[in-house]
Amino acid sequence: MDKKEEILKTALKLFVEFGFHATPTSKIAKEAGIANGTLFHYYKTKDELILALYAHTKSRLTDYMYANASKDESLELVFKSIYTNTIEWAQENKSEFYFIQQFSTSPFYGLISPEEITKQAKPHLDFLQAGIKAAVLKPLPVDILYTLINSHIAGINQYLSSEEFSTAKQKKIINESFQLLWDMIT
Amino acid sequence: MDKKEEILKTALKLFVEFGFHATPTSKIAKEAGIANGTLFHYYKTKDELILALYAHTKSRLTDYMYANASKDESLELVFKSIYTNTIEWAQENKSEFYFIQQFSTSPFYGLISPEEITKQAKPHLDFLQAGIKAAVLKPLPVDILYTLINSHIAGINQYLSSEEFSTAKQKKIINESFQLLWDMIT
DNA sequence: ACATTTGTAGACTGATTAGTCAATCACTAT
DNA sequence: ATAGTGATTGACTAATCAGTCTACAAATGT
Repeated sequence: MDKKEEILKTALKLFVEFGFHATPTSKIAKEAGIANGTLFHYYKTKDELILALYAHTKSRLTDYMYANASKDESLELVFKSIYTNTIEWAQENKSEFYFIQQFSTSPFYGLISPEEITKQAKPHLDFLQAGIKAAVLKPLPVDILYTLINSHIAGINQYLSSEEFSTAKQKKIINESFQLLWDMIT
Repeated sequence: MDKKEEILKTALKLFVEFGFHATPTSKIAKEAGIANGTLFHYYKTKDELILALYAHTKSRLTDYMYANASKDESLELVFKSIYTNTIEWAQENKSEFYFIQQFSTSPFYGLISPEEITKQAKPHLDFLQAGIKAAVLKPLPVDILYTLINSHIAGINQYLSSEEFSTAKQKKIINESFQLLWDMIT
């Protein structure tokens, strides 16, 4: 009966369905089964709730991305694991992934400090930098690499969400698209 | 003194800066220098205004994409022209491009009929299909191809917007990133 | 047992919002 | 001229919203 969690869950669902503008806090509270005032007890303002939801969701994704990434394997295998994990998470948590994108291309994104953004991207950039240094990845500016990979994943995810694929077919698409990406950056 | 145009221009600016939720019609009217009622004379509802703005902006982009595309040249050159045009337009019309993305990852996008979306994508898909048939592009599902290209462009654009590059440097980035994309899909 | 904090409720408020409406105004065609 | 049409205005309304407040309940520490 974690109300804080319940608020986030409900807010996510409603924001994705109706957007920030058309989701009153009263509706969130009602649908979460709590009183209006309780919501504001946990989140001082609606903006704070939105920001907390983003941070929470983003961190869930990041955690999942790096799961099972044993350091023993080759850079390609580690990279592929991150790639696969990300798309799998996005497919199994479509609302969450959609919310991240919705948030990122909204003025709310501007409320996050540049330091926070840099901090978020740091581990990914370090990983790519190591790949470049090891002469596995092309010596491109690491920011381009990062952006291209992110966009690629967003694209594949959009494609996978556009139709219903069998698990096998989905795996095949992920493998093939990974190969396209890998060939592009190595 | 085209008020309809003026409303769209102002709405775009405000939506990008504050978001749909935090941009009242009254503010749009005020900043456009017209009366409240005049806005509703041209657009029956706020939603209608938002949809009209999207259609208008998207069509401006599409027009620009295919500008100067002489049929005489090789598929690669035509494709590169479209690629370059798109990024150039996005860079010269940052707010407009951002708005398109903001709209596309918002619940408003759901208000557009599937037919309309299909219709929008049709020329692009046809072009790619021709490339596959001519054995220039890889025989991938055309939807994947389309999505990957779109995402790639979105990514490069994001990168170009993240810093200030000289025109020369920008051109270099566009050329190099085009090569990455081209190699990936051929 | 008691005191202090923390959680929960829901009625309430002041501000804001999308959209209306009745009244002019500008323009065109006859 | 005159009638008719659409453009323009801004005050107005009914509804809605984010956030407050007071009161009570549950938990926690001493």
